Order: sequence, then structure tokens, then C-alpha cells
Amino acid sequence: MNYEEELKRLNEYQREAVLDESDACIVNANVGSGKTTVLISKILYLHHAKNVSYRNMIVLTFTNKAANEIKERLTGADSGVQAEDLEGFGTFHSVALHFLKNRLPVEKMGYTRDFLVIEPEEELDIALHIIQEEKLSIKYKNRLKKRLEQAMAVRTEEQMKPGYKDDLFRLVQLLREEKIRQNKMSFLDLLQNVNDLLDDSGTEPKWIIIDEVQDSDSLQLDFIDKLKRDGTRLFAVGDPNQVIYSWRGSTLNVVYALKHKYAARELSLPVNYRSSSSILEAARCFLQNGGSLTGVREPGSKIVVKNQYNPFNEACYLADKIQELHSAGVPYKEIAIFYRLQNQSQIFEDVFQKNGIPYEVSLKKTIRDIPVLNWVIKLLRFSVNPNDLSSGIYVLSNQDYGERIREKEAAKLVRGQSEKQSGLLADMQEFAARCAGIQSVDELYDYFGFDRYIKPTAATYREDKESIRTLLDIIIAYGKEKQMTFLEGLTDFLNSSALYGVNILQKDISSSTDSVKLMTLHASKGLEFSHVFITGVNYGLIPLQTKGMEEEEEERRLFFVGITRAKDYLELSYYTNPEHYRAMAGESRYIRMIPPRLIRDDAVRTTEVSLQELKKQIQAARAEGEKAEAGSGNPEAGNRMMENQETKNQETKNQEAIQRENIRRVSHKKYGIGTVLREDEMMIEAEFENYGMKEFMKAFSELEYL
DNA sequence: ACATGTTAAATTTTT
DNA sequence: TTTAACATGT
Repeated sequence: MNYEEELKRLNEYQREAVLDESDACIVNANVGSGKTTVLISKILYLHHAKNVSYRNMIVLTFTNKAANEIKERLTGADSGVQAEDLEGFGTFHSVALHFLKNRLPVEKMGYTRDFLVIEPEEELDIALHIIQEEKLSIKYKNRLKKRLEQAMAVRTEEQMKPGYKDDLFRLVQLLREEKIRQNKMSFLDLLQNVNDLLDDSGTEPKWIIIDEVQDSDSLQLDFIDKLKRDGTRLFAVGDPNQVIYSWRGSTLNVVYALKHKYAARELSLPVNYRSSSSILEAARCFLQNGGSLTGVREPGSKIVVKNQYNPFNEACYLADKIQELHSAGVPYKEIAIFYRLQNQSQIFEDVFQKNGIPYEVSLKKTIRDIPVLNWVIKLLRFSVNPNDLSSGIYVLSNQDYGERIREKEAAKLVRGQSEKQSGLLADMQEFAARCAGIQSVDELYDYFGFDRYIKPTAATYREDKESIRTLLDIIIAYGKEKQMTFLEGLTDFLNSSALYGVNILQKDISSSTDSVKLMTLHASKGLEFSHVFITGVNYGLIPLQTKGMEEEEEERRLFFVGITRAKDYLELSYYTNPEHYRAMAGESRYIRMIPPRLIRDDAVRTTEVSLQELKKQIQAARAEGEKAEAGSGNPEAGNRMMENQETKNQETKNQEAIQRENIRRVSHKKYGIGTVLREDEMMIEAEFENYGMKEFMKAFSELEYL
């Protein structure tokens, strides 16, 4: 086929990697050096020139996206490829799953072949259930997911970090047993189990090929080791300069470790085709693992560094800038904005929405991230299965939705030990008997009368209602598609992991739609854009305040990943007023690490953005917030009523003074009531009783005149 | 049951 | 800096 043509298009380094004959080979692939191209060419070369069947290859990636890309490019280049030839191609987890389902004796571990794979959320549910049944004492339940994750990776209690004194380790053991009883495996179990069972299997792949090896954790390295027999050859591609997930457990120095373990030959791909040479030169300042990074492109435009007053100002500026770029012919989809923390996206979303700029945010939200749907799911779970007591208690004792009763009372009610009545409980308990006739969303909605259980005053009221309807719609459609009765369909939906795959928000980022992309630096890995804006390059934010040396190095690699996404234009910005407790005013030292000759320093234009306009918008936002709070009662008002006689007298005296001298008074959320000392267009200075003199910027302070 | 003081933690995310 | 769980006191 055309693999020979493909070979001709490669540069000398790439060709050397493809033609390499050694038993084990690690390719140090720099950013933008054609890593995937080499991988595909290698596979085609092995198949066509070396007669290695696809079935004798195991090709491992970390994400489904990468796996799909490889499979697509392969079928595109070689029309003879059959789907079943590629069973050994996929993510670590999916290949592990394939082995467990088809080749390994899972019965030895107490599983049957039709075991289910569960999402972390479902595992958490099982854990919560066990805590309740066994009356375990677990501290910091709100952080249970994270704590479990850490504890699960460990096999004996001694290895566990000295944490809180509670039953966490017992929970881990009970959870393990319970999962076997329910015939379910978590993502972690897939790898752990496959590693335990692989010893006695007869699988012997001829080649193991790995993409992005630098991200491997110890379980994944173990998996590779178990798969690799004497006759198996190894080809791995990765970049030590792009390790940004070591906090998630990926081993540092994977390349080094593999090289020594398998006496691997080390090659490198030094040529970057992506970025202009200015951008590459800046990127070089952040390289830590040696290696030469060479470019082939022209210098291009200088890197722009901008000082912005605050995130809101920046969002306004970017909105203008993007419109300007767009009318100059740059498609929206070639523009990306990166930031360090997820919640930094909000302000851009708000402003872009208002300015009609199409955008997409890379944010993974599941049903459970929407509080009302989380509640509805538990409600349905209990309705379908009245033995699921923990769900029932949750539904009744939730403080935002439902009847909002106390947890202890709810527990009594659910167990039938209370004389009190609950309409919602009765509806749930009678559901199985009375639901048969339900056909439509409306009927299901009305059965429970959801309107009664959402606070009409809540800011999210309309949204909540809509979310519930969307979910019910999906459920009804699901049952119909599967040609099940309503109850069967609902039960199946609740039990299937399809539940968590359902993306109500449809926020999946796609490269094809023409919109500006907003994402964290982490999410930017593997992508490229013509214009990249990295925002909030402040002291304390990029790099994020870190504990040790290793973390700092990872932050540096993260910044490296960020800047190397840019093809033609890179802009860095930092805030004077970052509005985040970790971030401090002033530029990050990373900006100072870039040679000044590469930088075009743009002066701030803060005053150009109309402060009046800002003020108006902030007031509008605040008014909206207050509307939402109204009705739920204002706790501050209550506090003020409680104040003793003395302060009341003081109050009236002050009132008189105000009338005499025309003094203006203001109220502040935190500082209480104060007297205005000085005031001009922009600033306001006030004195507060217990806090002394404070100065505010009018546009941003949440002051109210009295 | 409620009120107040103390303490730890907060980030990045794929399967 | 802010939040919420835990801890202790009435």
C-alpha cells in the first residue's frame, strides 16, 4: 500500500524511528514533532514490510480521542483493515476490559463474564450505602471521593498515609467485596484485575506500541510489563517535557525507567513544525529535560504581554480583540483562551455571551454536577427500589429540594418508624404500583408534582424545571428505544452506565465548530491554535503556589505546554487586581523568564474601559442576585434587629448627625455601616466602627448608600 | 438542639 | 481569603 510514500514524507529523525530494529525503543518526541505520524507509519511499516499482523500488536493510548484518531488514520491509510483486527488497539482501560471479557479467568476472582464497568459516582454511591449499613465512622464525607481514590490505590493498611482516625480502610475492603458481589468493576479494578490475572494467560503479542508513555502510572507500567514476554518488542513515544499529570499518579521519569528496564534504545524527534520561531524560543526557556528543540518556521510576530486591571476588564478587552481578529479573517476556531483554574472561565463566558461571540468551554459536567438532577436521580432510584434507603433519606433531607426535613427524621420516616406523614415518601413508595400508565414527560412530571419541591424563589428555578424535563425526556426516549415497558426502561436507565455518559449540557468541545475555545492549561494538551491567549499569568496563579520543587517543575511544564499550543500569535496577560485569594498583583516570574527582545510590552488601557459601564453591569448583576435571595429571608436584617439598645441609641444619634451635617452613610457586606469620609469619581473612602478607614474603588465595591 | 471556637483545605482530570 | 466540617460548650 502507500506506506512507502508515507516514509518518503518523513524527516530523517522520524524515518529512523519507524525503521528502527531494536527490541525496545523509546522515542523522545518534542512538541509538535509529528509523534502521531511516526506512530501510524510504524504500525503500517510493521504490517506491510515486516508482515506483523495487526492482531499481534497491542497499541495503547490514554484517551479515547487518541485511540480513535489512530484507528481512523489507520483505516484511512489501509482499506484492508477490519474492525476485529484492531481489538488490541485502544486505551489501557479498554484493552484491559477486552482481556478480562474474552481471555482471562475472571471467575477466579469471584466475577462472572458479564460483569459491569461502573463510573466513580456509582462506586461512591455503593460506598455511602456501606457506610450506612455498617455504621462506619468516616470523617469528611464530602471529600470521600478523593479520599477513597487515594486509599483504593493501596493494598495494605500500612501503606496508607497517616490520615484521619476513622474506618476508611475497612470501607475500602468492604467496598471491594461488595463490588464482587454486585459483579461490578471500577476503572481502577480493570487494571488491577487484569494485572493479577495476566500471569497465567497465554497471550503473547509480537509488538506493544504506546502513545504518550510519559503519562503512565505504576499500574499501567505493570500492565505493559505483564504483557511483554521474551519475544515481545516495544515501541513507545512520549515527551518528558509534557508531564503535567504526575499529581494524578503518573510516574516521573517513565522514559528513563523504561529505557533501563528493557535496555531500550532512545531516539528523538527534535523538529517542531508548529510554532513560529519566536514562540519556540520562548518555549525553550521552560525546557527542563535537556533535548534540543529546533524549529523550521519564520520568527513571526512578537509575544505580547499585557497588564490588565482585573478579569472583567480583560474579558471586555478580549471580546473586542477577538471581534477585530475575526473581521481580519481569523476564524473563531483558531483562537483559544487558556487559564489555570476552571472557575476562571465564568467571566469570559458571561462577557462573550453578551457580545455574541461564539465560544465553547471544555468542562466535563455529568448529571450529578447539577444539584437538582442529582436529587431527581436519587428520587427515581428510591422509587424503583424502596430498599435503597440511603437514596430515600437523601431525597427527604436535602435542604434545597423536596420536603427539607432533618436527616434523623427522614431516616425514621423511610424506615416506617415515624408517625409523621410525607406525601413525597408515599409517592415514591407507591411508584412501582402506580406508574404503569405513564407515557409522557408531563405524566411523569405530574406524578411527583416536582413544582412543589423546587423553591420558586431560587435563582435556579426556571433552569431546574427545564433540567428535570430534559432528563425525564431522555429517560422516556431511552425506554421507548429499547422497547421496554416504562418501569423496565427506567430501571435499566438508572442501572446502566449510559446514565453518566448522557450529556445534558452538551458542552463537549469540538474542533470542527467555529467558536473560540476556553479551557484550562491542562485541557489544552494535544491541541493547537493559530492565536493563543494565556490569561492570569500572575504571581501565585501561574505557577500556582506550590509546596515543593517537583510541583513547581510541573507548573513550569504546564506553562510550556500552554505556550507551545500557539502557532502564530501568543499573548500573555496578568492582572493588577486578580480577585483570587491565591493570586497576587503583578506579573509571574515566568514572564520574566522570557527574553525581553521576544516581547512586545503593551501598556495597560484600563481607563479606556468605561468605569460607568462597569458599575452599571455590576449593579445589574447584584440586583439579580438579590432577587434570588428575596423571599428566602435576609439573615442580615435579622441580625440587625438583635442589636442591643445601646447601639440603637447610637444609631439614632448618628441619624441626627447625618441630617445636621449632611454626612453620607454606606453599608458594606463585611464591615457593616460606615461613614463616608471622602469621595470622588472613582474612589470612595469610608470609616467603619470596628474596622477603621477603608478605601474602595466605586466600580467594584459592593457598597450601598443609606 | 443550637451557638461559638478551631482547624484544614482549597487546583489540574482520564478511564 | 473563605468555607465547611469538626469540636466543644451552653
